[in-house]
Amino acid sequence: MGVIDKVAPARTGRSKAAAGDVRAELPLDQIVMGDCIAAMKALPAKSVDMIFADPPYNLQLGGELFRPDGSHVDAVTDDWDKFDSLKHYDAFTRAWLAEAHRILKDDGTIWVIGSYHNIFRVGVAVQDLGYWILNDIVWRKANPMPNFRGTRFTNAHETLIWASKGEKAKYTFNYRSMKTLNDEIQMRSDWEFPICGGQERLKKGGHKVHPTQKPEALLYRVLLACTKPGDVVLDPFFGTGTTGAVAKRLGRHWIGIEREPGYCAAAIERIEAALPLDESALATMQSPRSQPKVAFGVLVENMYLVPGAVLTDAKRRWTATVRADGSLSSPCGASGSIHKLGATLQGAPACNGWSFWHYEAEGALKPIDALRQTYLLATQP
Amino acid sequence: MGVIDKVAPARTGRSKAAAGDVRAELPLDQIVMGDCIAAMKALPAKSVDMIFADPPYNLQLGGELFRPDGSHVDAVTDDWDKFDSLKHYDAFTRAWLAEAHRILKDDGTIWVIGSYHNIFRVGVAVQDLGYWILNDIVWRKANPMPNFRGTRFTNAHETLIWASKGEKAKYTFNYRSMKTLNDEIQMRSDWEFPICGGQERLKKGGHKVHPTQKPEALLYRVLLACTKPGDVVLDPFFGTGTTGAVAKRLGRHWIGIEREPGYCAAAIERIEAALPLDESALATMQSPRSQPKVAFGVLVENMYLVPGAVLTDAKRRWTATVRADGSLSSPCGASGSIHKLGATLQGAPACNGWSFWHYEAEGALKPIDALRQTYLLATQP
DNA sequence: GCCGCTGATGAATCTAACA
DNA sequence: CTGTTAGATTCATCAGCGG
Repeated sequence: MGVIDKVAPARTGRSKAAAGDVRAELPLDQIVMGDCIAAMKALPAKSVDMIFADPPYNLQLGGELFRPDGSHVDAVTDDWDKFDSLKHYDAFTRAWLAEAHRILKDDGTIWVIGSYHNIFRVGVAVQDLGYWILNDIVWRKANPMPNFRGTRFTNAHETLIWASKGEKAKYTFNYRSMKTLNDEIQMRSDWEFPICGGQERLKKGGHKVHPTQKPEALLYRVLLACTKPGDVVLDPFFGTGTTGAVAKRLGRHWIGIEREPGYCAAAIERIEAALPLDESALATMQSPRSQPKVAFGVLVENMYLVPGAVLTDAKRRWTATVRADGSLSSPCGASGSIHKLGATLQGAPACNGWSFWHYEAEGALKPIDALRQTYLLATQP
Repeated sequence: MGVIDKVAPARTGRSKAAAGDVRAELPLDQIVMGDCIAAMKALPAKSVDMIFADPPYNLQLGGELFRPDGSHVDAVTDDWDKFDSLKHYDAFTRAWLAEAHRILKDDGTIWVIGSYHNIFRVGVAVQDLGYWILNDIVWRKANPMPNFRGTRFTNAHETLIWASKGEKAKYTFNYRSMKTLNDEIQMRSDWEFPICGGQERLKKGGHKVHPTQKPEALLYRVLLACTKPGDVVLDPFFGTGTTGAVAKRLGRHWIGIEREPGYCAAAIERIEAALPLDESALATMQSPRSQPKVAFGVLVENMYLVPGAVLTDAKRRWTATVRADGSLSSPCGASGSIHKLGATLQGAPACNGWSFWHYEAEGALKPIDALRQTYLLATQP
């Protein structure tokens, strides 16, 4: 881990790099010190699994302006008006978002956080560049700064945009982990966290090191939701390295880009002190989608259910008989797979046979999915 | 009150209309039936105090969607929500927002509601047209529709933009009213309301009249915050007249623009039936501060418990290890949420994990509920 | 009348693997 | 490329009904 000035330029002459090759070119677990867009240009295409970005949005607040390359503009001498500054902020936003699109793997996703000052411009750029928005997420601040002058509503939230590379693109979403994290209820699009303070807030000489340090809890949820252990996360506006610290804790690789040497130094010190969780703690609830599939017929072959056994739905409205090949037949003459027959009998477009069909055990009805779980426990190492 | 087809064209030849003159040209407490932009063009400049707009969201839905129980989701498939492209949507948005800017008094404000499908495009148009954003407001839905396929976060909120006519423009904000409405705490930028249902939801022949009817409580807060009695509120996408009904109850004048005759008829009937709120009804609209819920995962995210920590029941019969997503894993191989694993290990149908699981502190066992209480004390005002 | 159970429903960009 | 099949997936609220 460390700070580097420049990424080794990508070798040329390759018709198509293998995935391993691309990864070898990445400055894993390092900070690239320098201009955000220039540093991004040096990274290989389709190489990172997620990008988390907390771009500057102090434009118009302190009268600060940025050129498309992110460099600072002296507003007094340049005499720009508000519309010039919006235009240039848009150009800057599109430039780094376009590089991000190139660097992302096809099944990667991007997260961008902002406030009403900039998030609308970011959102339009995201859509115009072909990304496909999956959710907008609201970070509700448990303890926001009040509006001291009583002129507006307390500005008590920030907005995050989560997007895939395109409408049809695949992406990682650890649905079960999110549901578990939220006491077995689907995770919603509004998240409550305290603002970053206390021990977590980096300070030097009694002053905060970075004006907009994000809470680690926020990054924890983002990374847990949309990456897998070992994935690579890029943060092009690294600041004091919240993304890196959480990534290290969660067993993910990180790459930071940051212009200010002072922030880089604080980030390095902080990430070195972060302790990775051990492997058993990193295990998370798996979606049935990622578990090995068990065909219903396998349960019949292994005598978990005998051909001729009678199944019923939970309310005993229908019955069906198990046949030797793992299909079901109904007294009405219909037959098919557990899913198809369930759908046919209900007149529904689809049906999950595993939860629809039940068998009788000890006087109670149990879904046949319980048999599948028993089978999995008995056969999986 | 009634429906009219056309606004009388504004008289010309006046160098400058007095405020009273302009108001005389307004179709107060009436619905203008027709195209939104054409109808707006017929309204005089600088004549209304507030505009509330609920434009089409341009949802771009794919195929049919079914719930896990097989029932069909009645989605928004109306023609009025379909646009050829984002470019067309942007042109439409800029056209009506530009007219709105002309119609607004210099000290008036505009509110626009949307979702992530359209709100970023609306926000950019608002900024580009010279409006000055004062807040973005999040409507947190108490009872949103779940994500039935488990592919994203539950889309549980919508966003409103509140803007004045320009950076230096004056505007009305009833700070005291908002603070009173919120138990003497500054009103925040995130508001919780249930979606519109029950008796309030307009129905005809058992079916909803409008697919996206907004809750009156939402409009109530908007109008109470930013208008004074007697002010004029324009709603260019009137639908079934929620804005009109609430304006009438609060003693504000309203103007609606709506293209569909069916919606106009329903709105007229509804607004005629609207009565000023009595005190008890008012009380129900002031949402009491709800008891905050804390998920176990939140304690993990915020490091009240570290992944890898070992929990036990009060009699130390079972142990479990905390994992990164807030699930627990038992040495026997079972895993799940704090509630589920507690139930599994005891062979019970259910279990309150908060009182069942304990952690060791200062040599004694304490229920993890103690950590939850600590967290609540630290984060609640 | 109250309690509990059942069914319906809401602005939704809602699958993945294989033949 | 298309078509088919397996199989994964829901929370809060309200109306209606029966005990």
